Amino acid sequence: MGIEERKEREKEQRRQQIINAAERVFAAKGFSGATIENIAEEAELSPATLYLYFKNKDELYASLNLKMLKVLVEKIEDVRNRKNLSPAKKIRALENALYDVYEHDPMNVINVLRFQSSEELKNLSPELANQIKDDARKYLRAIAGIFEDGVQIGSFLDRHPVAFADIVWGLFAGLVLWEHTKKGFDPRKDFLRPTLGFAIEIISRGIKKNGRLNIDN
Amino acid sequence: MGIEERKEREKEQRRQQIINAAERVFAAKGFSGATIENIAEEAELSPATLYLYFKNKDELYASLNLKMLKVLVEKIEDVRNRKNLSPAKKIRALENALYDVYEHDPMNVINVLRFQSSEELKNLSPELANQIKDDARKYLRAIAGIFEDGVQIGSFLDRHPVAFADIVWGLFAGLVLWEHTKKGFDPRKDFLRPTLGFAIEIISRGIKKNGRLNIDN
Amino acid sequence: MGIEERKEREKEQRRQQIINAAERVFAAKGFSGATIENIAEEAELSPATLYLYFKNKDELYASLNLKMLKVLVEKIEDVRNRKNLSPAKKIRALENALYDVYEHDPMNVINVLRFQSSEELKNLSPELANQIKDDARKYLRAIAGIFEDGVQIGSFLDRHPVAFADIVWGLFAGLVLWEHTKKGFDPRKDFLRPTLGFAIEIISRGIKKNGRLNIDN
Amino acid sequence: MGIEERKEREKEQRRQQIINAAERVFAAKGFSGATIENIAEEAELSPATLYLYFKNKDELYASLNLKMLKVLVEKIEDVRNRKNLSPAKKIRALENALYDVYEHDPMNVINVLRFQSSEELKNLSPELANQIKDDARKYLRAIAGIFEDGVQIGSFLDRHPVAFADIVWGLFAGLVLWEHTKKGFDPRKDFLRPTLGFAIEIISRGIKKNGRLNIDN
DNA sequence: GATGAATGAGTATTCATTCAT
DNA sequence: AATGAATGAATACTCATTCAT
Repeated sequence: MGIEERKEREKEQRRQQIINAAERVFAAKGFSGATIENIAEEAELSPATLYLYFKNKDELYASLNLKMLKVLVEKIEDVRNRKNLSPAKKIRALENALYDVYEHDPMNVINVLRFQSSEELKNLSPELANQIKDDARKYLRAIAGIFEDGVQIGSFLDRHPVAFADIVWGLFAGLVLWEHTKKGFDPRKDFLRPTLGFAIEIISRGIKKNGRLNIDN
Repeated sequence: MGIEERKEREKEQRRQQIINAAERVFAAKGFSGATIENIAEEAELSPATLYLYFKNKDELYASLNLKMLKVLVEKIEDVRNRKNLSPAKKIRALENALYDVYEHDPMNVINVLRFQSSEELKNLSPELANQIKDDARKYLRAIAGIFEDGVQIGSFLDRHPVAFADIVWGLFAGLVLWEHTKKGFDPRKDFLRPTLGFAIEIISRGIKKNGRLNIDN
Repeated sequence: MGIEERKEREKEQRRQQIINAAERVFAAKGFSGATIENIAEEAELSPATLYLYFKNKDELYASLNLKMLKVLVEKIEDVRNRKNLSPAKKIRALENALYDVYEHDPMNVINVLRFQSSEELKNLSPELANQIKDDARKYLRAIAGIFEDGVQIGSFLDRHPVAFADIVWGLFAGLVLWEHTKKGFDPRKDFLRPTLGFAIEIISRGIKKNGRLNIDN
Repeated sequence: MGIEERKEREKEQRRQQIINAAERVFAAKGFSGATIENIAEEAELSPATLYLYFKNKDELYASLNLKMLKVLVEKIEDVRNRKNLSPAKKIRALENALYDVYEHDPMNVINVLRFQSSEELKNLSPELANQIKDDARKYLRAIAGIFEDGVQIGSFLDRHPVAFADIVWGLFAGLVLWEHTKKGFDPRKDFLRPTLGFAIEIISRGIKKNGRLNIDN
């Protein structure tokens, strides 16, 4: 039994070894630019071995997605569950959660965002595609959940929480891609943090239903 | 001289013919999916001919970008120059300008956004890359300009107008990509319009420096 | 007009150049053993060029088939149309026709026979598959035609001519493959000619309806 | 000694288990279509295990040949040894023997015939190649033997019996492949039986040295 | 100016086979 | 004896790009 466990663990380690290599290579070269051979080399394995762990290039790529999405959902839900925070403070915490994920692996966030909005999802195995769809719904719901309380207690504008979630997520994705573009022009600067912070500040103010325009952070 | 002019005009027409074909094909198949042959076929020309007008596939693609960016900049500057509008109303008009561009050719907006934030810019000729950078700066400045007045007369939060512009542009880009992703899950629905509207509403409220939280649209 | 004709001719020549190379390579290595690169090399062209003239490996192979089948059908129909020959003599002439085709390019006859009876036909484009089916029916009918007269005038056994045709064709195919097997064991000897001759002699005798067992060759 | 014997027996059983699986898989997918993994799966063993019993894929395939050839030789020799049958009747019995083998496993007869006449024999180990050659000679001799008596007692045409054997075997092989081709065109029909019957009838008549053309079946 | 024809360079994927355990 | 895991080597096919005409 111990042996089986160890084997299982080793197998999982190999998967991670490949995923990590893939992360580095995809981040550096993008989806089309990265070749299976590149990734295999980075993982110090043969290309054929990769196919023992992933059905094809698409699924390997998608599994990176999945990994990031899972982390993201977890972080967002953590924020939501911090019972002692006011809705407004949770939004600030949400900002941090989003930024944390970005900071941890900026290139992959960028890749993942690009992948999600692409036609390339079509080649995935149904299971994997569904898992990604599910996780995408999950983080939408998680963000929406954060706004829900504020709406319910009447301190936020009276709109569907998913609309808030769409905006926050869209804002995050857009700023990440946009700042990345600008960084392409001048790679030394990274303004995402302050820009995201300002954006969330604006939103925090903008969604207040009543009261004066004094920010509460 | 008349002859040269005519030739010049004809040459420009051919360029447009190719760009239009490329727009349709890229929109339908994405960058990697579209082949030069596809585009040539759509343009009713031979593949070799395309290379008389564009140095390579990347530059052809980039020129679509440029075309859209020019339209965009123009529209935004139009908004800015409407002297009789209050800053707050200009922001609402900006929302319409952005949406107009999207509505006119959604797939290309999506492609262009994706292209801009990608590594693929690296293959461009320096001139073209610079032109794109310039135009990107231009529309950033244009958006910023709209906020500038509001900041100066003290009705908007006291931040650098480019920060506002980043946020608006990032929001637009993010929502386009994000809604497109969701449409991938359920292609019948297009929530971009109302979501974008709500987002601009929030921002309009959020950036007001003083005064009560009554929207001014 | 002359130019177009020349181009057409040149194009046809390229096709032949490829087909000839393919014939040599397939003959030497069989279908699975031969690679597109081998054939391209033999044709002194690049692999990519082959794909300008043939959709894929299967179709290239199939077109060799087609070429041989056409020659075969022609020869058999020639025999049938020799109005001054008695049915019995036509069968002898048929034997020669079959052997001629084999002698001209034994390896390809062998390959073609093997291909026809294989699953690999399934990958063909419908048009090509149909053309092959049609030609196969044609040579069956052609052989059958030779027997038909003898059956009608009552000098051959009273069976459906297609049955005779099946037997002659099966015999030919079987002996070709079988002798080839034996040659594999001892490549210097080629007994096909006498064995085929004896077989046709037996059949000629065996299908006579009445009369003594004196052969009529 | 008893233990060794048992081990030997078990080993032989494993071999059979693999051969049986291989038969099913090769029959269903052909030689190139079948993978070692397919066969291993069917045999409920791991691919690596197959290599304990067979040197490589070719040898495994060849051993199917061998199995079928052994059955065939046995059946033919049984026919030859039925002392109470006239030569002519033996030929009819030979027809049944051939058809029996085909009927028992048509796809494998087809595969084996194709294999035998191919270049693929070249990869075999010398021992196996020799065994196949030997068995091929054996069934040729066996068939020849059936004709030999008829030749000796002067009732058949005065030719070398191997020539008769070649013809019968070639006819069988050719009809099997040819009918299989036609079945490819219309998979519901199987004319092998009647066609083979008619062919043997013709041969029976055709090889009679003297006497009238009355069939003796 | 336009293009038909040719190709170099690239790449995902497969599979028979090996070998440490 | 059995096998899970690993891989070397192979190969059909694609496509952006070039260039003689």
